[in-house]
Amino acid sequence: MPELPEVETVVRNLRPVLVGREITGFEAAWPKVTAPTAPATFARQVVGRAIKDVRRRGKYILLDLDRGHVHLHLRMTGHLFVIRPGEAMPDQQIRAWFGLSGGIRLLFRDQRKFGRIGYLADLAPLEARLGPEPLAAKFTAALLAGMLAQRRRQIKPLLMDQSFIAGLGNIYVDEALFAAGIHPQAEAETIPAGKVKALHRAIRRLLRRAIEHQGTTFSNFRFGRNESGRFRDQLKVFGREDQPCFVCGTALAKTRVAQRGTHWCPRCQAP
DNA sequence: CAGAGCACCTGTGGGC
DNA sequence: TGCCCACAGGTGCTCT
Repeated sequence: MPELPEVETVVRNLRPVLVGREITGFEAAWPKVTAPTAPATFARQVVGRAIKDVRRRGKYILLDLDRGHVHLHLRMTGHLFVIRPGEAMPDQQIRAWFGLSGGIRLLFRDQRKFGRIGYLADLAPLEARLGPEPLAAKFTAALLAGMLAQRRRQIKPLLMDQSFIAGLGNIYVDEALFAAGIHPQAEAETIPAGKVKALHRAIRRLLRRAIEHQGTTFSNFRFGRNESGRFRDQLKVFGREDQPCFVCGTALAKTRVAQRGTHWCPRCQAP
């Protein structure tokens, strides 16, 4: 479900509410939510700690504590939101919750149970598995061109690989490849320089605009008090199979690339 | 290194 | 109507 813009939206929503609070408790209704660590072990690591900052790295939500860090990953259907003192647990699917000072609770709802919560004293092992932030100043067109050189992988699965670039997922990769006129199965190193430049521009523009629109809600992305993102109206190919391409009018295609549903224009993104 | 297949889970929608 | 299958915005593992 959530890619970089959706995770960023969640973080911006939670930061003002969480920063400065102390973690007073942790409960897991679904024990694997903290896998491979047992919930009781995780609770011992974080209870009593203060939240100094809330931020995003790739698709991870990080709570920087006065000692160590909590990392949360929403995977496909995770939601993270706060309820006020005395407010009842909303429904089923609450896999875990944190008690916080002031009587508020931070709830983790997750239909498919893929989401994970963990603790790291040091973030180095997480950093080691993540590529650059696509919105960072350091992520230049020249850097991307260098990263693509000598890579013979298909461009779509390469862009979705979090150790290559952190934060892109199925929606924004399909949208970026369309914007740049690149076939999703193009071999990375063969993409002409002009299109690499267009891809770089498209990735950054799409992510920025999606964040402004508070992400894309398809079926179940929600943040805050059950709010949905508005970027869905801006999508050019994702979820538009069989409909006319906005640029050339050709019927958009949906195929499988690396086991993922892939939306593209057979004409604008001809092989 | 690259790619396929499958595992992890639950729910929904389409086709028959 | 009801059943079954495919599919879902993610990731990690094994195997070739």
